[in-house]
Amino acid sequence: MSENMVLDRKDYLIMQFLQENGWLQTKELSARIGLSNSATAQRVKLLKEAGYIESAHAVVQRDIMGAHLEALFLMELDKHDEEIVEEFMREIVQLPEVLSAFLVTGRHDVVVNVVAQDMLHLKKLAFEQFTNRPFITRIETSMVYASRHSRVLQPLM
Amino acid sequence: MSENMVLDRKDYLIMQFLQENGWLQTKELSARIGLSNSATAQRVKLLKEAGYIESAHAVVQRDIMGAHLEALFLMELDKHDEEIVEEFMREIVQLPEVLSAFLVTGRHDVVVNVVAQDMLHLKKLAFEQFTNRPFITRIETSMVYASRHSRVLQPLM
DNA sequence: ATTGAAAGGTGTTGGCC
DNA sequence: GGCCAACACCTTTCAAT
Repeated sequence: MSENMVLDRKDYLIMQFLQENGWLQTKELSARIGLSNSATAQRVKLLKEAGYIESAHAVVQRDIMGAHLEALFLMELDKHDEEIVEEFMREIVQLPEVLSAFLVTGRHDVVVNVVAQDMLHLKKLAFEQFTNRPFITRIETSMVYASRHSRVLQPLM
Repeated sequence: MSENMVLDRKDYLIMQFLQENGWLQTKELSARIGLSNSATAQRVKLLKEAGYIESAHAVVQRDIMGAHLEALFLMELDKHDEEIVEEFMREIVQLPEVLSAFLVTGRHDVVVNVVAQDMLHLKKLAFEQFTNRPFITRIETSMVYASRHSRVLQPLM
C-alpha cells in the first residue's frame, strides 16, 4: 500500500495544506478538502507511511537564537573526490551555524548558508571551519541583507 | 506576557525538539523535558503567542512534486533601488519553482534556489521569469548536485 | 509547577454503502 | 474507495493546591 500509491487531487491538497501549516488539525483539514474526519486521517497516515510526507519542523524566531547575521559562503574546492566532498557536506550541515549547503556546478563548488551572532563569530566560523580545510581553495563571503523562504513545494506538473 | 518573556533551558529544549519534529505530542515532549503535561502545553502556547515559535511546516518528497532538478540562479542587478528589489524578492518567492531567495553583498546581488521538472522547464523559468526583467543584468545558473538542510536552529550563545 | 477534571479532538477499527 | 459510529487515548484549559 505504500510503494505504488496513486495520488489524487485531495492527496496533493493535504500535502499543500500541511506544508503551509504543519499544525493543522484533522478536523480543519478534512473540512477544507471535503472529506470526513476518518477518511482524512487515513490519507494522512498513508502519505506519511509511503514517505511522501517526510517530516515536519517548527520554525523559530532567529534573534532569540542569537542568529543576528546571515551569510553565504561561496567556495571553490581543489579536488572533487566524491567521498571527501560528501563527508564535508554531511559534516558542515551539523554545525549549529549552518542552515543549508549546496554542491553545485559552475564558478563555485559549494554554497553554504550560515548564520552568526556577529562579525567576530562569522570570522571565526569561516576561518576555523572552512578556510581551515586543505581542499578548500577559496571562500567568498556574501553577507545576506534579506532572505525569503517558500515552505510550500507545489506540484510542478 | 508575550513581549518580555524570559526563556530558560526548558523553553530552548522545547523549541529544539519541535524544530526536529513538529509532530511531537505534548505527552512525549513533557516526558523529554521533565515537566508535567499541562505545564508543557502552557509553555508551548506562550512560546507561540510570543512569536518565538513562528510556524510549522510539513516537508514532502520532492520527486512526487515533479521537482527533479535543482539549481541556484546567481544574479546581478543593474540598479539597487530598494522598492524594486524588495518587490522582486516578494514576487519570485511566490513562484512555485522558487524555494528561497537571498539578497546579498559581493559579486552577486541576488541568489535564488529553484527546482524544476527538467532542463526545458528550468530554461523557461530562467528566461521568462528572470532574464526577462530589465534590471537583471546577468544570471549565472549553477546546477545543484546535492543539497542538505538543517531544520534546527540552535542557540548560538 | 502540579494535580485532577471537563470538554473536545484524534486515531483506529468494524460495519455499511 | 468513502462514510459513520464507537472507543480509548491525548490535548487543552481551568481551578485549586
